[in-house]
Amino acid sequence: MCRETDNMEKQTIEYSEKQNAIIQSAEKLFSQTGFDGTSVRDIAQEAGVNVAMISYYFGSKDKLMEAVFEQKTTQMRLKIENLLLNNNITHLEKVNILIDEYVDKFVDQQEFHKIMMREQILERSTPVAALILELKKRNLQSIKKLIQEGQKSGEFKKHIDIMLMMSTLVGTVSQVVVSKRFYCEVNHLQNLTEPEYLKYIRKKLSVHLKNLFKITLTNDI
Amino acid sequence: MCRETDNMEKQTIEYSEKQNAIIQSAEKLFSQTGFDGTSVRDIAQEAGVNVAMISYYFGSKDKLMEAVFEQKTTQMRLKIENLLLNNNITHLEKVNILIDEYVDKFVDQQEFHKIMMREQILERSTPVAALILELKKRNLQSIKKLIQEGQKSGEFKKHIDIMLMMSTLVGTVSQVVVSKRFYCEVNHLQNLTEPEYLKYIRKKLSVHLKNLFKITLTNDI
Amino acid sequence: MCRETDNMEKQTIEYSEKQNAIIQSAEKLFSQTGFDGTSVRDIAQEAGVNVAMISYYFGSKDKLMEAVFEQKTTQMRLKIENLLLNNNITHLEKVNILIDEYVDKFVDQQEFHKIMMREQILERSTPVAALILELKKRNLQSIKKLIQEGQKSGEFKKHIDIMLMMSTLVGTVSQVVVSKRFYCEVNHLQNLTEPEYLKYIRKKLSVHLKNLFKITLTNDI
Amino acid sequence: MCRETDNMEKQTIEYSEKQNAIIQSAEKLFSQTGFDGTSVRDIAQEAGVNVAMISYYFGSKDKLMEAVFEQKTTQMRLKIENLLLNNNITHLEKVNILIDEYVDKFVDQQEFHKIMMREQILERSTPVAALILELKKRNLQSIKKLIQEGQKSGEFKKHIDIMLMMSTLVGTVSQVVVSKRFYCEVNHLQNLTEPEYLKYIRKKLSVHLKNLFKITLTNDI
DNA sequence: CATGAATGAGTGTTCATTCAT
DNA sequence: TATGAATGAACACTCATTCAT
Repeated sequence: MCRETDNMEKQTIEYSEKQNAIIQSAEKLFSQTGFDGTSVRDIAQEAGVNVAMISYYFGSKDKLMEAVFEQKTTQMRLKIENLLLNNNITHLEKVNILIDEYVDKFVDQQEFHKIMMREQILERSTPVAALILELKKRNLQSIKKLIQEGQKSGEFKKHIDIMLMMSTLVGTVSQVVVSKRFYCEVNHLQNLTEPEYLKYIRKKLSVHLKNLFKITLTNDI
Repeated sequence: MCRETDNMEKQTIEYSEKQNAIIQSAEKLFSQTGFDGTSVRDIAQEAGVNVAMISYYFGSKDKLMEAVFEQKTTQMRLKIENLLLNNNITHLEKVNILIDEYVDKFVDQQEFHKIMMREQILERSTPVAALILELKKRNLQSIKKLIQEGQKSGEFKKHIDIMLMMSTLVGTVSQVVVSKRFYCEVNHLQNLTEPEYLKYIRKKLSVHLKNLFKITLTNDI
Repeated sequence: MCRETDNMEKQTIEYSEKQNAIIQSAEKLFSQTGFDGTSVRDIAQEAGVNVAMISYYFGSKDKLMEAVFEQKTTQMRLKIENLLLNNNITHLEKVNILIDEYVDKFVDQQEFHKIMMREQILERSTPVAALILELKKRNLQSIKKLIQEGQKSGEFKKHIDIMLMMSTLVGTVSQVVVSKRFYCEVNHLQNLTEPEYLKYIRKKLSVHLKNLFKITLTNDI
Repeated sequence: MCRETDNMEKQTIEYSEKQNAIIQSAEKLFSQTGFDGTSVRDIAQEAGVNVAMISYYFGSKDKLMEAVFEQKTTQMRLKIENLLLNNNITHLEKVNILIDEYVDKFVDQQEFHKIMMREQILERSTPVAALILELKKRNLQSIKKLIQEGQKSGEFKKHIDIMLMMSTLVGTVSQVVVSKRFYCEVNHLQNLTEPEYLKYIRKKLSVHLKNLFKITLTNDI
């Protein structure tokens, strides 16, 4: 465990305060207006730094994008891996924790996930696309292991298409997060404040997905 | 009903051959490289027309985007509505047809759906966003009606969150469509041709989602 | 002869008025401040056109440079070749005409020759460098032929290093052209107008070089 | 004469090791890619010093250029002057030594001479241009004196345009040095190593120019 | 004395759009 | 109706230089 933590901190590149401000601004603007729709001037202004600093620190706009992803994906991967590692609970409980983790991740870090979605849509073979693919592969491995252990213990059914279940998990959360305005209008939630809405949606998604997974994975009704 | 149809057909603007070529090219390129990543020159070249034609016909690049959406969303809405209208079958069978319709729609018209996803992610209040919102609202209404009829007939359970189910439906399909490369690599499907892959994924999604909906909507195991 | 002229005109690319204005301005500014020292904005201003026109017409700054060279070098090569082709005079007279041609060429087209000199100094392997090399090779061939014919006829000495003689011809003219200010100050010619100075220097160079070539090529004292 | 020497040595500024490294790197890069084509970062990297050092030590990029010239031109001037001063030989022999000196100077210090040529081409009134002009004037004076003494002694002809002869000397050597690639290709010398080529060209130039000067300056055939 | 961080001005180029024809 | 020519604004990026330390 300690070793893990050490590695984690070693892998994470240390950025200066300004560099972090740039990364954060980039993350925000890329999610709001897309990569091509965001100019380095916008990012610089948002971060309160000179335009030239972006090239100075990150080399290019593309490299900045990579830095944003490098940082985030590393964090995510490690979180999922640690999550599944050391719990003394049933496999279904682990699945439920995983679901809550994904829900929280998408809800809390909407901005980054929007960038990630858009990058996947574009299907271009960039370093960023490679990072996403790698992240998804490793996460799938972790979850596959969890499901297989549950199957061995008899807790889960055989013949589960883990990938489709993951698509349902990730897809449902993405869809709800992205359709915020639609969701609010239809369900008459326009009066909710942002935190209230987030709390509400988090709970809804959690219950919905846990139920979906339970009836899919186990034999219980 | 007749009135509805009439209105609908009135809404559909008639375009010249060149205009249609432009719309089609725009749809393709917007999905491949995004709105900002696509230049009007690219679109003009792809469509085999002069650059100035785009401003000439559609007024601006933004307006062209709207035209693309106007056309597509109208088509989609009509298809869903007609689908649910005249069938002499059980409500679950209607749901299954609906699922297949969504799967086919996303798989066959990936390009347009990618643009739509990206536009939703951006969350900007554009005419295009309004069109998407309107489409989703009307589709939701149609489906709500279907589910409620199924509940009245005792075929479906009470207390179904239709919106979350729709998010699962749309989200899962989107996710799979978008993660094509990931899906292929993990499932060792790299040797499949494009049509083979599409057929495969269509079937997988259809079975998976029908199963999900069945156990969610009905009391049957 | 007619065929030659036809070819010549076929080879020469036809440029629009604006394109020619750009080429001319580029030639001037490149010679005055160098390629790197000249911005496309400077060229555009000098030519009285929009900055974007340069990329629009020539693709890039580099390509503009190539266009300048393409045009000039073609003209030069053809002139030299035609010069040596059809004259009914002695070989020494031909050499003298050649000398005058070089002197005139360098004096009249100082600006372009300055660019050419600088490009040679840089020794970079650009398309422009290739054009210069090609021009020099073809000119050398023409002159070699002339000298060899003179040697066959007994008019010229054997064992003449044509290349060194050409270096002396070109080098001397270049040197004088480039050292204008030095030349004027030392010879107290500051009061001469530009045309007066050019006339003066042309005569001086012509006599000097013809003398040098005569005593080098022939056996006469 | 002593005073002269004293002044000269006073003029020579003493530079630190780092400063010399910068000057040397600047000389190299300016010759290879031109003044505008060379960035201070390139120079700093080549010299292994911090970028800011250049402004710190020399004030600006322009001032660095001046420093490069100040150093070199002083060295050159002194060499020529000393050369002509103390020899107990004929005037023609002195001229021959002078020719070899120029040939060696241009061949050995090609890089610096390329910068000098380029600066002359630009014709701008910079401190650097003034330094070059001053150098050329003083060298011309020295040589004028030599020729005039030769004329007095009857060794040389009357009516010699020293300046044109100097232009031929400097121009020919420059031309050959600059046209290295052309020279090698045409004379099939591509297989020669760099030192072999330099040796070859030095000899060629020496013989060619000494011959040219002999027949020009003296009455001998 | 020395330097990493930072900057504003400037680079070449591309953009969506307009306009004369 | 249709378009080649043209444009100003914006783009990502590099520059020589400055400054706090």
